Amino acid sequence: MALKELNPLLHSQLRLAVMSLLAGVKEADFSFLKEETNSTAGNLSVQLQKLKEADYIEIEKSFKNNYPQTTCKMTNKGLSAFNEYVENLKEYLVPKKT
Amino acid sequence: MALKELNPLLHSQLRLAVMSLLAGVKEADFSFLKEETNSTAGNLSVQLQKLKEADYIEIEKSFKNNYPQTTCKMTNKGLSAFNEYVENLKEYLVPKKT
DNA sequence: TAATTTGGTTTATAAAATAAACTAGTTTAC
DNA sequence: GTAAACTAGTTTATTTTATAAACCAAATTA
Repeated sequence: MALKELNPLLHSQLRLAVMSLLAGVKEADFSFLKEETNSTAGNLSVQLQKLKEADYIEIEKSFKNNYPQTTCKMTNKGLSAFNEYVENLKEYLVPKKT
Repeated sequence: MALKELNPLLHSQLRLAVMSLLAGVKEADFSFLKEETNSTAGNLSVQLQKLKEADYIEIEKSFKNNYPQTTCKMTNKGLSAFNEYVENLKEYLVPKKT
């Protein structure tokens, strides 16, 4: 069996990290994701929008202690895509003897 | 422990596939890699050069049945990088409960 | 000898990641 | 009360990467 395609939306270090984090916590705000991923705000902002456009995450905006707060959570669609990505990727990680 | 950086040279579907294949067979020619990865010749050629520049693979050129033949094999450096990449990536694939 | 095929490389274009600059408002220090 | 610094982002521009298209050289086939 040949190697499967890797979902390009998930095959990105930052987006994958975000999805991995959200898979664990089910809800996280922008600052948390920024710290955990060591990303810049600009990059994170862009990548979150892409995940949202794909309906892999939901983004809610509110205010907390007078400051704007952006909260993200993974959708069922996102979880499915993440799980499928992981399964496909595993094929790449364990070399096949031929 | 925060998520580790993923070696950008390996975090590419095609280059990762090539490395994965080479880790299994230790030597493979251009056509084999092209078929197994479903890549175009142009893309494969470019990515092999990048892996070579990083000393992750060696490229030998010869002739077989009158046709040019390009044979690739992974270096020790390449294998180390591949193994490290795999270890780092695993952190992304299993969500952490927090 | 004129296509067609093998086995690629090089160059050009499209897409993606990243960084820099900007927006909007808040808090702190004078 | 106002200037400086900070929070929490977004937008735009630049760089990098991936991909596709075009090309090359030789071999084979018709």
